[in-house]
Amino acid sequence: MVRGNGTPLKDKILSEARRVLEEEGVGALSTRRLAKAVGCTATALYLYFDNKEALLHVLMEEGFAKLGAHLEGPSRIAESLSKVRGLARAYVDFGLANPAWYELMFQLPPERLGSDYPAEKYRAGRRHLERLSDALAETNHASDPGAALAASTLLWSSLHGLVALLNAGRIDASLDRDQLIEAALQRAVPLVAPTPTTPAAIPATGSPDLAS
Amino acid sequence: MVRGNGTPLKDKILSEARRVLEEEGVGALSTRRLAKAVGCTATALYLYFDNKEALLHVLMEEGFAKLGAHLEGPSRIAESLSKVRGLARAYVDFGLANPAWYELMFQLPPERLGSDYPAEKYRAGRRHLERLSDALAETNHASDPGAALAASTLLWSSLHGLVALLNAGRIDASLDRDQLIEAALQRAVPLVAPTPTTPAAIPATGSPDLAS
DNA sequence: GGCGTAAAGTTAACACTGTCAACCTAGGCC
DNA sequence: GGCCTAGGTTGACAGTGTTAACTTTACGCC
Repeated sequence: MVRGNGTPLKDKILSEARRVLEEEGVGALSTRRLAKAVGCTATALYLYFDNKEALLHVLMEEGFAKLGAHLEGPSRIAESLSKVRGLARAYVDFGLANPAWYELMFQLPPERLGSDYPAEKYRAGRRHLERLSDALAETNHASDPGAALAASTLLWSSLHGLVALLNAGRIDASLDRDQLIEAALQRAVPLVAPTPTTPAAIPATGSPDLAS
Repeated sequence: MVRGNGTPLKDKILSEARRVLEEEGVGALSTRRLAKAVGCTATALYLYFDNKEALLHVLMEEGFAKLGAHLEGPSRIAESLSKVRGLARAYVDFGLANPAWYELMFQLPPERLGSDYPAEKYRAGRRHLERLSDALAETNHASDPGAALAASTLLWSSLHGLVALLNAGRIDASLDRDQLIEAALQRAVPLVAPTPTTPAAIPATGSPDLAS
């Protein structure tokens, strides 16, 4: 039955999936719902994807590509501080601006991600890490690459924690969001070029208090 | 119908829920399954809990209590470094040792957590933050409490990111897990007493490389 | 003793979910 | 004309959370 309305079914499914993901989050993605919205039966989905997980994998790859593009965006260049800091800032911005994509990419529990997710694509999903690592090695006078990977992983995990807790609404409301992010970057990003701060105690921001 | 076998139904449900949680993760918790395992119908669950979310809330509170107890454990005292560092270490240890509980407590997406989760309990679930904050304020010569909260939140988010990525298996396998954790603590915990490290570049650990 | 009531369950159903096996059907090709 | 395949559909299975209505048991009270 040629439903004939333009775009092929697979594309319609995917773009509907994107819409639902962005508007209602990954939890709202259901095969039957997508099928209904797109005007086909639920099983038609299996003509184009092995299963629901496979569909999620496609979206994940899209998300990683989006993130990759974002990390190369103009904002990073405009950032006059270190390259690492620009990347870190861009990463956090992406995560906060695209919470549903972020959850899909980095917060989906392994069981829902599927055991058969190819390890190669898993690594592809961490390409931002390589960027960070490269930028670190570059700035940091070529310490050995193993250490750069470790350092960038540490930086990544710190940024991830911030994004995750902020997106989940678990951060105390009395704290100013932007100042918190700024402070996190200042503390997390290895201080190579910027702010010759004393290695003093806590309040990493020069600003007196972060409480609103 | 007195099924009569000892413990009341509510307790049997809860302990079965704990078992499933620990053995198979939060995703494996289902009302019908719990009911079957416990020998009652699915609807009996609603005699003791408003809904599934309410059951999860009970477990969450249990988890927060467990975490609280763990943060006061002997390992923290034995830690000869700063109090803050001991707390941070204990937090990470708890998260890695109890991944399912950790997911339930800190990684459940808001939609599955339920919109009616009382804000008061939400704050109770962050009591570890208060501990961190207090310890920070104490060590850090009484800077204002707002800054201490901000600093401890930053520290928390950093630890959370580490735990989350490790538990999700998203950390590069070539990195040594223990060394990574150690390095994370060294970088994340505000350096007050220990290691008078220079504010140098990246490799926060003295050890040459983190790669295995 | 019999009655009322409340607690503690059950049965049956609804509306979802992901997924599979079997069927259909239109178009192209020999 | 007959066959094959791409692109679907129908119907079903097993699972999910949840509700309304019904039953059964026990207990207090007159």
